[in-house]
Amino acid sequence: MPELPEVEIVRRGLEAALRGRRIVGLEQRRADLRFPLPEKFAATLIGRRVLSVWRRAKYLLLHLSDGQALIMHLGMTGRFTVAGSGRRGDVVLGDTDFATKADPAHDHVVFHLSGGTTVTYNDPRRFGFMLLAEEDTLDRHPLLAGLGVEPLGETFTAERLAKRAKGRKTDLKAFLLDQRNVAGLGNIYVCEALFRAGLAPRRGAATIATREGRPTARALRLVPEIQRVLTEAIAAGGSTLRDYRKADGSSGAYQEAHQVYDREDEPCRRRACGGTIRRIVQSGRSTFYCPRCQR
DNA sequence: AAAAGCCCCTGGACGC
DNA sequence: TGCGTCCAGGGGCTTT
Repeated sequence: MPELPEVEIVRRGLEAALRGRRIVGLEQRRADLRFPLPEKFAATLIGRRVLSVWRRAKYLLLHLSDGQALIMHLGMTGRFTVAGSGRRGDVVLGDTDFATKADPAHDHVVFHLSGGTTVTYNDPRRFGFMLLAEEDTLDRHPLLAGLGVEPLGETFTAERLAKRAKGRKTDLKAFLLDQRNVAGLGNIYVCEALFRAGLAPRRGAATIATREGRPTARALRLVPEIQRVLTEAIAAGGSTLRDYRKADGSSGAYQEAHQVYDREDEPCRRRACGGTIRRIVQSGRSTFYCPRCQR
């Protein structure tokens, strides 16, 4: 599933394809994705212009003319394909499989834009969703209001994270995965950031918390590693595991830089470590880590 | 309030 | 080849 870097790359691709264009038609091929599609979905969207495409955590936010916003989430397997006018081939944004072509049976929503561009949303598992909201109520939207700090924003600091971790009874891994604490991290990048920071995933979240009003050395180490892993992933075009491809349709390359994720029983890549990557399950999800490097 | 399960859904990988 | 089992990048919702 797409995490922050992948969603950000989708955002950029959508903005390039949609910005300034008008939605002139919309095909809704089923009543629901994860949630029922909004009533009057097509009627609300048709005729509006796309002013910009934003991202908050793993959500995509289309700002439309006349104060309307479209909230979208890719879930695990959502992807967009951009086709049309002046392009040599289709541009695939987000979750694709290694097969270039998505199964058209899972093409759920098709946007027709002015200028002849078509944007098709495909999502086999249908964990993704689309919702409408008034632009000026977005901050208060129930799905967005509780989200934590953007890890690539200036307000993401060791002080803030350490304060947030104070008194928590949960594992550090689960704490970082919780979107209310840090918005946009997923299973891959949490594992990768913890490895880079040398922190064991099972250690208690409170062990990075503020002590005597100051963030611990662990928090000071962790925050820049989170930022670095996300920034590098965006620069590399996101991770490709089963089904993610970057904007030009080629595979993202970041999985080649994974130090731990999906590397169970393989040697630790840190020089002179000699350890073996382990897989454990935390709150029902796989965690990969190096027991030697991460304490 | 916070933490831990459960569930939504399809498809790919693997073992037999 | 076919079938059963397990697993998957998310997150909302319910229960403890």
